[in-house]
Amino acid sequence: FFWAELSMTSPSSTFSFFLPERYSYATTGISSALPLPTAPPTLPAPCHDQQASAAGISAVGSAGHPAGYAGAVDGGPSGYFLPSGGITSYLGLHHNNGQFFHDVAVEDVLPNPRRSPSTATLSLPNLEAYRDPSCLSPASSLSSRSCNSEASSYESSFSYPYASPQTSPWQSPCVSPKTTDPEEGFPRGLGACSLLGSPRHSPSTSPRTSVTEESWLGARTSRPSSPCNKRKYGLNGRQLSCSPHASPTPSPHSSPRVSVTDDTWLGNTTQYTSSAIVAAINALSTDSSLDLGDGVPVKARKTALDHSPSLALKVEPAAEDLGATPPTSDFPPEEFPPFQHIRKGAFCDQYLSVPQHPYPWARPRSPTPYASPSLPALDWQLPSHSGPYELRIEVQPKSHHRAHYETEGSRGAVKASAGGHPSVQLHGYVESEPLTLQLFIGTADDRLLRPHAFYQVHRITGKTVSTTSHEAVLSNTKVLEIPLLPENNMRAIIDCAGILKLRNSDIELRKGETDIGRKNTRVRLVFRVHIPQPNGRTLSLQVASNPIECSQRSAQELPLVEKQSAASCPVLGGKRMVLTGHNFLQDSKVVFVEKAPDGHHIWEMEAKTDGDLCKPNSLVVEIPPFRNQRITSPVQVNFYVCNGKRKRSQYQHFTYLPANAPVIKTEPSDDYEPALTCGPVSQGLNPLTKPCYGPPLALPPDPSSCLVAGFPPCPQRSAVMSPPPSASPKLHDLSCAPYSKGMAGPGHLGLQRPAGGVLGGQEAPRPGGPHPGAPQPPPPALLQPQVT
DNA sequence: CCACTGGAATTAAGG
DNA sequence: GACCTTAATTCCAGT
Repeated sequence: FFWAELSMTSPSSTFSFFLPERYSYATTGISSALPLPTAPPTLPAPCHDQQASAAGISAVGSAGHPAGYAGAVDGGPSGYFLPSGGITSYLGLHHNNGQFFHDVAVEDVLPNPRRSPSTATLSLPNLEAYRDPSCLSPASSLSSRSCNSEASSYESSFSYPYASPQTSPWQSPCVSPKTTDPEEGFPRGLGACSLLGSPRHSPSTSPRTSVTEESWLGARTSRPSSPCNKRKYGLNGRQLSCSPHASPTPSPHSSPRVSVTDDTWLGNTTQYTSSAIVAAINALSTDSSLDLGDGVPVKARKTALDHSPSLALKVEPAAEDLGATPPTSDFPPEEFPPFQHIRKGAFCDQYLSVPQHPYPWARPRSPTPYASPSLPALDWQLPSHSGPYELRIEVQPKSHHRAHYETEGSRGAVKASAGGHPSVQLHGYVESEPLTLQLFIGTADDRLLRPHAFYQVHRITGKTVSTTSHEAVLSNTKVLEIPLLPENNMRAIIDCAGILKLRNSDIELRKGETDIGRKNTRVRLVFRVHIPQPNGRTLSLQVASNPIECSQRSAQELPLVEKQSAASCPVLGGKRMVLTGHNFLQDSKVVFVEKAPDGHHIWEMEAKTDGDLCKPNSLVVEIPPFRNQRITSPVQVNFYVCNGKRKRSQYQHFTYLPANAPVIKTEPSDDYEPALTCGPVSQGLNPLTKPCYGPPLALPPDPSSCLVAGFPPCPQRSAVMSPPPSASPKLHDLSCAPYSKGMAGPGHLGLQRPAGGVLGGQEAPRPGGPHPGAPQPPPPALLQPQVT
């Protein structure tokens, strides 16, 4: 299996990326791809690789780090990036994978030589494969996670085997070097393609085609049942990915994304030597096709077929898929009858072929020489500001945006709550070179931010769209590249980004995927910009939007809290707090909850609400007194708005402050203090908002790692860094949500955290109960741990 | 004619 | 394994 998968996988993944045609050159560029259009190669290419490395990162990175890409520019670099070179051929890739780190590290800094175009090409084989595995029963497939979509994917691909959990995330090899985009002239992105450089990128953008199909779907299997099982929430979420924890250890968990399964799997994989891997790969690659078929569930296939057509039609853009590695590719033609062929044909031809022809152009156009360094993998956590620069979301997107399925037409671009569209601006940049703003759909749970496996950004075009954009795929993640022009003050209005929902069953089947899609319907828009520095390095900044609920239902029924007039209050309570959001009813209830690290509810108190003042978009509540009036340090709790048994908002964070008088200083032991939460206990969880930052993990010394600059939010870091102590599987992390909201529910910890990202902190309390996986609400076990 | 939408019927997943 | 509830997907139809 394994091998098979690999083969498949790898190829696919690799290939998955498709660039849009336009890109093509770029693509070609792949190798070269510079991010900036104009710009010379300075920019590094993005590398997902890094991610891949990431894992390593932690390890590696930390260690040495090379430069990472880090966010920090300066910094050094950490190892994150892969050298482009590494990326190059796919073989190389694989190998790299294995070795990854080293290479990476080493290279990193160097700009690599570009990957040869070939690189791109080669790859073709595809990475996707892993997904295919889907076919396999999920369960069975232990396959690694590699797949996960994200950036990792690459990694996966490559790493796959290797990837130890740790690695995984980071690893993503991808890094794409983006090239510039000749076409548009604007700078291109970075990245995307990187790794792959897959030739494929679809230019298209076509919406539908999009990723999904390819990538994800690829195989689309029908819903596999099984997978679910496996995943059911229980696992760790894949998300873990980054989590620091993961890193080091092998524990399954460790790798962030990886789910347990994966991990496990990985573990094994890891073991394989690179050579072996290579061999395997080769073998596989050759016939990758074989496998696919098998696993695919009937439905899936069917589905695939169905879609196929579209693809076929759409193909053009299809390319976009990018990454998606669509199953198609993976599957052998045989497997899928007509469509497949079609698809494949189409795709492949187009895309794949692209390389052939394309390449030519590509090269011409973007010769990018160097590969860019790699850019940080998409699941790396990056700071939003560093030195004089700050990437800021000037206008946040609406909290609800119904995503569309491939089977539907587009549901339009994400809008701002006040009308208009979200906007992002890079402050502090005074150069005349335009840059490329990358946008992808990220998770919104309390775990570290990473590409969302079930949603992809969807490029919107048309007369109503004023912002030009390109679509690229990085490791199974579609990335929209939008020009940031000095003449516009480095500000971009995001009116070209819609959200595509991938079928849960398709994604869950992917080999490496550990997250579950059910109830995992919240996302964040993640923006990145890579700023070339004088020293040749690239500073990468990232900022994520407020969470966006993408399901139809919730948008209509679930209460949603967008803002709260108070974030904290003395334990006495009594103060009024105004909640702003949606779907508030006269009889909406607001419940404050204190959760133990394990997720159990230690305390619940319904707050008084003023029905007269209740409006659909605002609710006034009286903050209830905390159960323990003697706390000596702030205690973090949560509250949610409830419109009925199963209609609860996400948990919101709230902090109770000690009454002035410090009364007793009892030991902390008393109750569980929330504080703890933040602290150790939760550790993983985390907490809350702020806390996250620094402290948490202790990380590492290596600043360079991503962080660089500023600070990175904890979470990330953690992720990046090494795992925290806890490491337990659970990890979870830190999650502090970047934004305010998210807290994570502690409870879930590991356990809980089901794979699904859902759970994550913010998550709402699930009505039914806790997350699926975990029982969140379990009984109050209570204190249990209290700190022990 | 097509991109959006809002709604809602169907179909899955979970209990 | 039937039945029920809720979530996910697919369809429809109006703008």
